[in-house]
Amino acid sequence: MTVKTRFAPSPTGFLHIGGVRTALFSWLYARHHGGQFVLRIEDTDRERSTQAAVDAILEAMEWLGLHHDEGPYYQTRRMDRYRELAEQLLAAGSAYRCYCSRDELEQMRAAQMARGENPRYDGRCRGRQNPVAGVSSVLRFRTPQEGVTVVDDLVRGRVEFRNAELDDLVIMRSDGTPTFHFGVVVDDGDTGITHVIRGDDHLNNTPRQMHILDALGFARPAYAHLPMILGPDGAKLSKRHGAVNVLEYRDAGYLPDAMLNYLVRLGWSHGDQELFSREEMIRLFDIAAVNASASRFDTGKLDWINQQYLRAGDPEALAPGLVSQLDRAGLDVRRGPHAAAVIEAYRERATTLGDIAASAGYLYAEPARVDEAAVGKHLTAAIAGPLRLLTTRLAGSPDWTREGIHAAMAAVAQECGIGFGKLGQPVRVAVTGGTVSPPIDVTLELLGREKTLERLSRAITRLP
RNA sequence: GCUCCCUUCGUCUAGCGGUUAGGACGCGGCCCUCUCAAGGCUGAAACACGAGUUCGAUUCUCGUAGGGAGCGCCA
Repeated sequence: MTVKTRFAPSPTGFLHIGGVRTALFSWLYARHHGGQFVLRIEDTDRERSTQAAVDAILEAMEWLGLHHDEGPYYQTRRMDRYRELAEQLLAAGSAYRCYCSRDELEQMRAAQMARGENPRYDGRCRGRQNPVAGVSSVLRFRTPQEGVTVVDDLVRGRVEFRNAELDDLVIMRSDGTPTFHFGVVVDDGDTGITHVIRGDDHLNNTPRQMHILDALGFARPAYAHLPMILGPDGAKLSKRHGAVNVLEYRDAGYLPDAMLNYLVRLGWSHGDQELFSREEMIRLFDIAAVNASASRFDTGKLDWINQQYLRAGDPEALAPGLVSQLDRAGLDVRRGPHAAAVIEAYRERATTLGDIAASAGYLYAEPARVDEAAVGKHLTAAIAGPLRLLTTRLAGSPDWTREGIHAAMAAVAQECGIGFGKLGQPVRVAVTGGTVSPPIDVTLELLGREKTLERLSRAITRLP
């Protein structure tokens, strides 16, 4: 049997972190087993579904490289199929029409809660023979009322549900559209999904879906319910925890592989290994090694992983990403060094491409802000001599390489009887406006002779 | 309220009856050093609680507590 998994987001908003992790695990499982990965858009909620959300989901999946082999399927395009199977269930007696009003149902639930019971539909329309005139009906599934339904979950093990706890859920709305449970079951059945990998918020829904699957004659897929991803404070992940939309991480300069690497370790592990390439993830991923407990989305580790990828990546391949970050910061890459060179110089001291753009701006334009305290401390009258000498030497040096620059600086420092650092830091402040940058020789090489001499000279004229 | 799920350092986790409870991020210290990083060494830091099973429980069982999810004509 060929493994077939699916990711089925509803387009009611952007793709969030938790959804991505679910998509990743489904994708990994399919890839690991040489199977198929299906993308399905669950857009039966016409009120809340938007094309913009669909686009955002597709864009995020593309960015992350979580490519699907089939789909995307759209539930709104399969309405005839749902109606067909609903009719089939109705004819077989597995479903029945319910004419209860929303008010009536609400009162019923309130009464049940007051009695300390599990609020659920009491089946009052189960035996109804005739339609109620003038009242639109919904279709309810006739859930078995006795017995136990067992879910052999791949991550949680055996979970039992007493059918008596379950109620007759609505499968077709009064407007003739299918509800979530019905759409899921029909689509999973029709597309031959073998493994349903989803968030554990669906664990309680599973026995109901299994019953519908049975009634429709579809084989039951295997289930794996993934633990939730919570916010850093242990509460449900939401906007107030900061960025939960994956695309925001792309925009901040995180790398897709780093994102995947971070997410795969939330709930899954392979011994002590922390870093996994895509290929390794696929090769090593094992649903049996997935954790049952919820984890927190804490970006500290993400930052570290992102830097690992930044440091290990090919600068040329990473360059376009930095260029877009520079654009975002209003900087023109043509007015400074090649992006790949900047990445090489900065990647040991940055966590994201966004960080690099933020700290390397002086290479493309005048320093955005000058650290006055640093100026006061390092650009003193005493440094005038060494700085003048250095300016002269750099102006006359035959080439413009870090080695040549370093030699010139070392010579000037020695001739002036000061340590390298006593010269390096003033130069750094003069050309970058701050106290932090890559090694000063590398910094100057990147900056270029013209800008370096210009900024050095200007700093000298401003010395006290 | 009812049903279901979960519980190892602050965080992510290893562990699958006997370990000085391991690793990683973060944090502290030292080293290296032109700044910041990176790197090396090093330190602090956890089995929620209570019973039971067992020669022996972090590990198995049951409670308790805490957390989460579900209980819609939302998905």
